Amino acid sequence: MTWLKIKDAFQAQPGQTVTVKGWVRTKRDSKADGGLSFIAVHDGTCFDPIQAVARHDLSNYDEVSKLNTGCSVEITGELVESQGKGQSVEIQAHQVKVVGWVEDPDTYPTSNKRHSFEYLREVAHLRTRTNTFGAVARVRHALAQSIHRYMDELDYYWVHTPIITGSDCEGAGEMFRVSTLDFCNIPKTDDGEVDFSKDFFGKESHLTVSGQLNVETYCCSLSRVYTFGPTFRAENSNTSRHLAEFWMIEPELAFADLHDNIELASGMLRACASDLLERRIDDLEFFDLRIEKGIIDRLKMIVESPVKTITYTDAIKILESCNEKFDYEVKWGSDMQSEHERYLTEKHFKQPVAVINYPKDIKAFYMRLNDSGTDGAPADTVAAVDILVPGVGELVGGSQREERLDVLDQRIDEMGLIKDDYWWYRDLRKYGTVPHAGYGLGFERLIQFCTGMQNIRDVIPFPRAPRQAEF
RNA sequence: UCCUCCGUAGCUCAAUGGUAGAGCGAGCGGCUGUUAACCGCUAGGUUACUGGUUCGAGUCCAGUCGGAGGAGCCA
Repeated sequence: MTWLKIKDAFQAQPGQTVTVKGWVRTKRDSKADGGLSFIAVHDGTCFDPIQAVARHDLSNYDEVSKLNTGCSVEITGELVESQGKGQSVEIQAHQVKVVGWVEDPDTYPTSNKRHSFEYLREVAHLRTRTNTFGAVARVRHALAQSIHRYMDELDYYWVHTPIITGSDCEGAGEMFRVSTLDFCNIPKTDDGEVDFSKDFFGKESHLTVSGQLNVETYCCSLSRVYTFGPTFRAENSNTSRHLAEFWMIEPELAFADLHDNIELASGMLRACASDLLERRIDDLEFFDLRIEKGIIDRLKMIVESPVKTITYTDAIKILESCNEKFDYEVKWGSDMQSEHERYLTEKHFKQPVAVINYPKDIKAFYMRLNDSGTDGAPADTVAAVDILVPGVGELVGGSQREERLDVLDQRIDEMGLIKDDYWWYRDLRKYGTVPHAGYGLGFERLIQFCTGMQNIRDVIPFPRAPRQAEF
């Protein structure tokens, strides 16, 4: 006898005999008709658990009456239209097989009770049994699929850039060291430095902070590429928007400028929102009801309206002329603070905003120096873009890349970097250079944006953050 | 890393420096085609850790560890 996923059981014709397998979410007993139990069973295939009705005449009813939240069961019975409210169909159980008991119901970590997200983080191996974390897992999967599908349809190739990097020049933050040296017996050179030539790779190596420099090489030959994988930052960041290990999508497009870049990002957000509304409306309704009201309307807004683009200079003018009181000064030439970004996207525009053409001094060396007058930009700006979204802040960071070798070299010098470290990156500008652009989209921040989950540690299965590497 | 707040039952939280409490969850019983069920009873505690002040510390002080929110860094 084959068994059904619960999502398929909900779609099956009443009258047929079905088997489902899963975990008990709740059980309620009744003494009516000589005794019966209502067992809600979930298997992760959809938001709603299915209700099974077990009567007292089952041979193992004494066992059934001892079932708790968390027990695993296999239930066979007739699918019928429900007599009660709250569900369309239910299973009249002919057989309830207990597959696994809960050892001590009194201390079962995810008992049938409200739990705080902080507590559930401490039991990350069991929190997926709650409706919130089940929904997050399904939405996370759906978003990943949407991104791959969207890129594939536009003929972008997924490039698997390395996790371990020997280049010390990715320039996006503190790195985790990768080494097989014996901590208690570190080899030293004659002048007392650590001798990395004795290390596994024969040189210093780290976990990647970005696949961008690597993927640019594929861009300059395959035209349209992207990375989608984990990245690592060893910064001591303790916020609800940062992780030490997070996933990032980094598209890179050749023969393209900043506006092509924004169009791609805008389309990606639209595809994600549209797919989610179509494929995971059950989970979205839960997020809308219990996590953040209005999340469905927000996603509909993403589908309908394109991302609004403004220049950094205009953004500063808006911030200077508004009546909002900020803790930090608004000044052309300094980076916008979180409070400024939030004001722009949440209060002023009330939608995603792409801010472009930032002062060069606050941005990375590889961002293309604007020709004076581009989009009305002053000369000392670069073709960078940050896409800000309500609730999350910075979701996307990108730029048109500097394709002119002389300008690139000048920028490397200005920033006190070492040209030789970038030898292969510079080669791309020597041999058939092309205008190109790309961006990084934080996958967990996208999930936060689409679900309303406030803490980034609750949208990744096993969060890695300072002092957090359990599981 | 900085600022602020917090750490008491399985969980969420109370408790003027003077006997350790409730709700939920759990166990038992009652009631009911139930669905955040309801009613009754029962069990459940090294008050994060270390030290100090005091006749007496969950409460005050110092340190350590852990957590949350905000900031910086960024995605």
